Amino acid sequence: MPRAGTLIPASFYLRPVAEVARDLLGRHLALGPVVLRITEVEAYGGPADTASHARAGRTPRNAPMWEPGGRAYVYFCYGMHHMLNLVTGPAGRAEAVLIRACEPVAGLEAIEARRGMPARPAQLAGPGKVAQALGVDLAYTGHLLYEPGGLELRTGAPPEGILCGPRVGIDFAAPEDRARPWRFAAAGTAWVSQRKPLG
DNA sequence: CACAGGATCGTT
DNA sequence: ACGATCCTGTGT
Repeated sequence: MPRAGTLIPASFYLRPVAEVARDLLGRHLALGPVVLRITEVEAYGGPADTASHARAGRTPRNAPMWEPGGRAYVYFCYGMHHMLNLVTGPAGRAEAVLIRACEPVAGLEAIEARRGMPARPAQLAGPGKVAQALGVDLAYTGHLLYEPGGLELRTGAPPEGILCGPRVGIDFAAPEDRARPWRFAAAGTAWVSQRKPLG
């Protein structure tokens, strides 16, 4: 019984991206046998955010970002990693939240088989690891998260507290965008990035 | 059609 | 600190 809690409705996503990002902490991502509790995220803005894929305008890759919130935006990075984002806001805002780290709730066997190693805390910190654990790839870009079946966002235990800081891996962005504290992590869990801790 | 680079990860 | 590895966007 991997499913628990309730499916989160489309209206959840229709708010400013940083607000949705904070609210995503503690909620569950479910796909097949695997359920993950979200512990770390980053918010990415529309065209004005030079760290965001939306900075170059609409392209075939980022097309789901420009659609109404509540769907996945998945892209392939560095030739080997899939990155899972949840699109937020009304159509045209092109905002999304990158899922950076999770804590396993169900499907440990499937996770370890996919990752080829024990699912210790540090092993699910990082967006590439999250997508691999869930079994998400490019086929899921554009997928609606508020419809039953397939990849779903569901309710879960809220975090004890929220830590925030600057986003990771965006050295190419403008200084004001690099400084933006749009990385959020749940307090009180080991299932977050170890190398660049928040707090 | 060719090319440079990337919201990373695991090992050295 | 570096290499893996390929999709994507841009330019010719």
